[in-house]
Amino acid sequence: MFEKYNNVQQAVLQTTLQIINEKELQATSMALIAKQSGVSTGSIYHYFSSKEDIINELYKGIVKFNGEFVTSGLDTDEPVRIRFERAWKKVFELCMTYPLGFQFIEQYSFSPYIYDSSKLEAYEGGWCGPLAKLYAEAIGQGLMLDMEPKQMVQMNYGSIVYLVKGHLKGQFNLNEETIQSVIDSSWKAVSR
Amino acid sequence: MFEKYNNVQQAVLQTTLQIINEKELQATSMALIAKQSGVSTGSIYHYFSSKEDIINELYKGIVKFNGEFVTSGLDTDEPVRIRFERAWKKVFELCMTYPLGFQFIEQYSFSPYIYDSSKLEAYEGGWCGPLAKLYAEAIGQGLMLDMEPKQMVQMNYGSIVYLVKGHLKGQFNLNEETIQSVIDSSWKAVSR
Amino acid sequence: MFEKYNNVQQAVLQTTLQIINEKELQATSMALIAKQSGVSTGSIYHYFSSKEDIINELYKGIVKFNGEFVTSGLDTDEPVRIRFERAWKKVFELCMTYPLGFQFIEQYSFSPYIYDSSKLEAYEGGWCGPLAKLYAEAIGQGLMLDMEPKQMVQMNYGSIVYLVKGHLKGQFNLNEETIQSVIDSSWKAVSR
Amino acid sequence: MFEKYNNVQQAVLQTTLQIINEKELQATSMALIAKQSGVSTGSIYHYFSSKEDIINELYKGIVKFNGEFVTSGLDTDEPVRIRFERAWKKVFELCMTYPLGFQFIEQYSFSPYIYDSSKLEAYEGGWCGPLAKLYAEAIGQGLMLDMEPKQMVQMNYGSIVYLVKGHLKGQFNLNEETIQSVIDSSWKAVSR
DNA sequence: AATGAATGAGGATTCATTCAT
DNA sequence: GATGAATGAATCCTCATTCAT
Repeated sequence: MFEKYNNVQQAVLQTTLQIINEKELQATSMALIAKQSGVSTGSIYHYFSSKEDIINELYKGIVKFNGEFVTSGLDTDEPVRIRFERAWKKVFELCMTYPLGFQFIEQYSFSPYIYDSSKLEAYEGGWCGPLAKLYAEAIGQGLMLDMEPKQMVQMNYGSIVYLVKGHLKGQFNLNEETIQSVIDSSWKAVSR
Repeated sequence: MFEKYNNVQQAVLQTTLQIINEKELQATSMALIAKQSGVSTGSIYHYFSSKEDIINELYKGIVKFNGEFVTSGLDTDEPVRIRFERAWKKVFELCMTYPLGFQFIEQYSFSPYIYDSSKLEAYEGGWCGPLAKLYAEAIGQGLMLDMEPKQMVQMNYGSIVYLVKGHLKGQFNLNEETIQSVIDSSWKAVSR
Repeated sequence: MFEKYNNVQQAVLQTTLQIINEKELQATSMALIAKQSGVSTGSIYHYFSSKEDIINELYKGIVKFNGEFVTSGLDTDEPVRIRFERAWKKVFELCMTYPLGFQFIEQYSFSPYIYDSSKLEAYEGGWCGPLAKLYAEAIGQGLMLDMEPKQMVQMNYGSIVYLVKGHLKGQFNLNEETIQSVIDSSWKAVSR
Repeated sequence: MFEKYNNVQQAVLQTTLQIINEKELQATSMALIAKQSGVSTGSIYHYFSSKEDIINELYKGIVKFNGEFVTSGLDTDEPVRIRFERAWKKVFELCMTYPLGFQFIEQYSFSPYIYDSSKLEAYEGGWCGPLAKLYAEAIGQGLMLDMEPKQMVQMNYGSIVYLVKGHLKGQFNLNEETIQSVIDSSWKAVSR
C-alpha cells in the first residue's frame, strides 16, 4: 500500500494504521508503534519528523493509493455509463478490500491533526478530480443533470460511503446484487 | 442543545464540543475544559465519571437532539413525498445550523472511544428509525424500490452528508436551489 | 534564601541549586529535582512553567538575595573608606557563607540558558548599582581615580571573586588577615 | 588554536567551541557537532572516546594555547614592571582576540563536567605558574607585598576578567587607555 | 578510516484523576 | 457541593553511542 516508502517506513505506516483503527489516535503511542512495528523509536524519528508527520504521511499515502486504485482502467473509450459503473464498483471493492484505509480517511479527513497541505494534496491526488471529469463529459453528452460535477461526485460517493459504513458496522449486508442496485440508483440520481 | 442536563453539565458539554472541534480529542484536556467552561476539575468529576463519560454523553446528547430536530413535524398525514422532502430539508438545516454537532458525530461515530452502548442508544434514539419507517410506508405504496429501507436511508443520508462536508470544507457552496435539486435527486435515486 | 517564594517553590529552588552545583545543569533532571525535593514533577510544573523557568527564578532569586545581603548597612553617614571596607567584607562573607549561590551565579551569568530579562533584572537588583554610587561619591571627594565607577567596582569585585575561587578550589586558604589585606589592596588599586 | 591535533580533531574542537558558546553544553549534541563540523559521528568516536572527552580536550587545548600566548616574551631580562605590564596586556589581547576560548574557560573551569585531571593539567600548563614566578621575583626585589604570589596573580587576573566580562556584556567599553590604567591600578594593588 | 542508520534509555512535560480543605 | 493543588504514570522526543557496511 505504501510502495514509495522504504521498508522501515512501510512497517511504521502499516502498524500505525492498524493501531489507530483498533485504538484511536489518542491511544496510539509512539512506544506502541515502535513495539508492534519492530522499529525502535529512534529509528522512527530518523524517518519521520514527528508523530504528526507519520499520521499525515499515512493520510497522503492512503489517499494516493485509493486514487490510483479507483481511477485505474477509467481512461478508455467506452461509454460514460460503463466507466461510471466501473469506477463506483472499484470504490466498493476498495472499501471492502482495504477497510482500514477507508475508515482512517473517513475519520480523519476533517481532523485538525491533518495538515491543510495534506488535505489539499489529497484532494488533488485522489480520485475526485478524474471522476468529476467523467461527470463533466456526461453532462456534455446531455446524460447528466446540469449540476456542478464535483457536487454530484460527492453525492454519489456519500451514498456509497454510508452503505459501506452500515455494512462495516453490521447494520446490514452488502452483496453483489445490492451493490449493483446502488450503482443504478446513483446513476438515476444524477442522470437527466 | 442539552436540556436534560443541569447547568454545570451543559457548560461542560458545550465547551467540550467546541474544543474538540477546534483541537481534536487528543488536545482536549480536562484542564482546558475546566478553564474554558468555568467549572473546576473537581466539579466536573462530580458530574461525570471520566473524560470518556463526557465524550459519550456528548455523543448521546447530540444524537438525541438531532433525532428530535429532524423527526419533528414528520408525524402527519401528508403524502410521503412531502414528508420525505421535509425530513431531508430538516437534515440540511440541522447540519448548517449546528455544524459542530454534525462534525462531531461524523468524526466519532466510528471511534473506539465511543462505547458500543452509546452507539446503540444513538441508533435507536436518532432519526434513522423514523425515517426508515417512512421509507417502508413508501415501499408499501409502491413508490420506492424494493430495497431494505435502512439501506436507502443511509444512501440518501450519505449524499447529503458529503455535500455538507464539501460545503463546510469550502469546496463548493450550497444554496436553496442546490439543496432542492439534491432532494429531488435523492428521491429519484430510491423511487421506482 | 528565597523568602518571597512558597514552601514548594523554596524546596524546588534549594534542591535545584544543590544538584546543579554537584552535577552540572546537564545532569540536573526534573526527575532528580522531584525526587530530592520531595515534590512531584506534576507539582513542580504547577509552580514553574519549565525547567528554564526554575533556573531563571533561581538566578534572579540569588542575585536579589546577594544584593540585599551586600548592601545592607551601607546606607550610613560613615566615611567612604569605612563603607567600602564593610561592603567588600560583606561580599567575602557572602561568598564564604553561601558558596553554592556564588558559584551558580559565577557559572551561569554568561549562559544562554539565562534569559536576558533575568540578567537585566539581576543587574538592576544586585549590588553593583549601590556600590557604584558609593564609588561615585568617593570620586567626588577626590579619593578615587577618575574612572567609570562601574568599571572600578567590577575590577575590585573580580579580585575578590578570583581569590574566593582559588580558595574554594583549594589552591590556597583565605583567612581574616588575607581578606583584610585584599581589601586594602583593592582600595589602593582604585584610590588616588 | 589546536595545532597538536589532526585536521578532523581540530574541526571537531573548533565546532564544539562555537556551538557551546552559542547554545550551552546542554544543547550541544553530537549530531550537531557532526553536522556542523562535517565529520560523521562515527569518525568523531574514532578520535574521541566520548562527548566528555571532547569537552575536556577542548578545555585542555584552550588553556594550553592561552598559557603559551600569555607567557611568550615573558622570559627576558627586562625589569619586573615591564614584564608585568607585557603579561597583562597579553591577557587583555587574548581575551579580546579569542573571546570564545575565554568565555568557555570562565564558564567551565568550575564545572563537574571537566575532570579534575584536566583542571590540574590546566593549572600546570597555564600561565598562572609563570606569572607567579614573576611575582615571586618581584617580592624578592621588595617591589611587591609579601603575600602568596599565586593569590596576587589571581587578584590581578580577576580584575581583568571582570572588566573583560563587562565589556563583552556591553556594560561598558574598554579602550587602550582604560586598559593601561587598569594595569597601573593592578600594579598599585599589589605593590609595596 | 569513514559513514550514518539503528538503538533504547532517559529527557522534559502533560494529563486524567484524587482528595484535603 | 465546590475547589484546585497534588500526584506520578505515560507521552513524545532526543541523544550519546554502537556497529554493519
